[in-house]
Amino acid sequence: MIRKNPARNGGSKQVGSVARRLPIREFSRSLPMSLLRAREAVMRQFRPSLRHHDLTEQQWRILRALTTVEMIEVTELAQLAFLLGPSLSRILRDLERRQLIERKTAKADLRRAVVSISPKGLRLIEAVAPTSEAIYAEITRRYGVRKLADLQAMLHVLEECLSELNADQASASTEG
Amino acid sequence: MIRKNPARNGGSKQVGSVARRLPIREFSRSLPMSLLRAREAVMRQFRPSLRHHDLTEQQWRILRALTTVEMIEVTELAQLAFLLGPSLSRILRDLERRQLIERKTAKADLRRAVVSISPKGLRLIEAVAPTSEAIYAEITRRYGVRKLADLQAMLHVLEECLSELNADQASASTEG
DNA sequence: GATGGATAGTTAACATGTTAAATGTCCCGG
DNA sequence: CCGGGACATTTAACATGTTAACTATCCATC
Repeated sequence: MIRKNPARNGGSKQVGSVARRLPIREFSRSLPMSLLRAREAVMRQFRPSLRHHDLTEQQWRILRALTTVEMIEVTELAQLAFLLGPSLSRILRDLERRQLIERKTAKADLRRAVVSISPKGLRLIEAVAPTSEAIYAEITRRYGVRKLADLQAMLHVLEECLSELNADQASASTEG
Repeated sequence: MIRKNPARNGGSKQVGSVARRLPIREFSRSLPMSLLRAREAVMRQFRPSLRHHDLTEQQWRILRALTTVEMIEVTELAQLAFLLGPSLSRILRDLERRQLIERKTAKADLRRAVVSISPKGLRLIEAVAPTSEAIYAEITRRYGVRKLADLQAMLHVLEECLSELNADQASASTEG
């Protein structure tokens, strides 16, 4: 016999008899939480397939980004894959060890390293892509093409809105 | 003299002379990336304030969640704060060491632990909350109350949509 | 052509994400 | 009453997030 949800409130038991500052509903629906939950719900669809190919989400993101360019400098790649330098540095070391990428130092500037995906890396991408694209297509179909586009547009506006906020703060703290 | 964006393509230099599978635009605007970037843009606003009080984002989330209940079991708290068990376990250990929370074993079931916020924890929350709420208010004002509500609703629908997808897969793999 | 400020990338240190395994407890069925 | 499966929580192991510090290189200027 399987007991389902043994730890969950059945809707009748009251947790918290005293009024506090913040209702549960408001907390779990804060904007950061909403974004986190939504992203997790999406990634949960992809992780099993990636894991099957011994790829983490970030490693996949890097390889995927590398298929959009012939070669790219590390800093540019960090922006493209939306990773911080230290994370990228570690991951590139591992991907290079697995021979999924190639890297060489720029002749003109010895500080800069140039990275590209290797044939082996390309084959891996090609092996994962069909499943990955099928999942994405199913998500799109379920949620709706139009609604998905709207959502992404709204997220983009949010981003721009917040970067302006940062800009305002920066200028406000330096003027005078 | 300050050099701006020294590593960025000026719009004229072409990276990638050969046609590849995936345009950059499509990659950087995939749904997971959009959600990640939006969330990061939001959290970037809060991190300095939290850091000033020696709190990480997750520690804050836990304390905040604890203000919504008198006491709560660990598993329930994990769901509420949207953290995995192992992460929560570590963080609770640290928060208990800092005396920001209190924990005791349930008498009826020795496996279960019950957690609550301490007076010291409550004072910390009260110290951080004003700044935090001011930031949230500014975000809301800039983005628009209505648009924010719409966005959260769309995110919620996306979540439900994907959990149904999981449910379908689970039933499909067990029937027959 | 030495020097000092910027820049590209890495390393360090600590916190969390993620999965698997371990630990201690509960409870049903024999 | 005891053996075994289910459960709550923790520990382990590895990968990444995050900030600071470090190394090597570049470059403008003197």
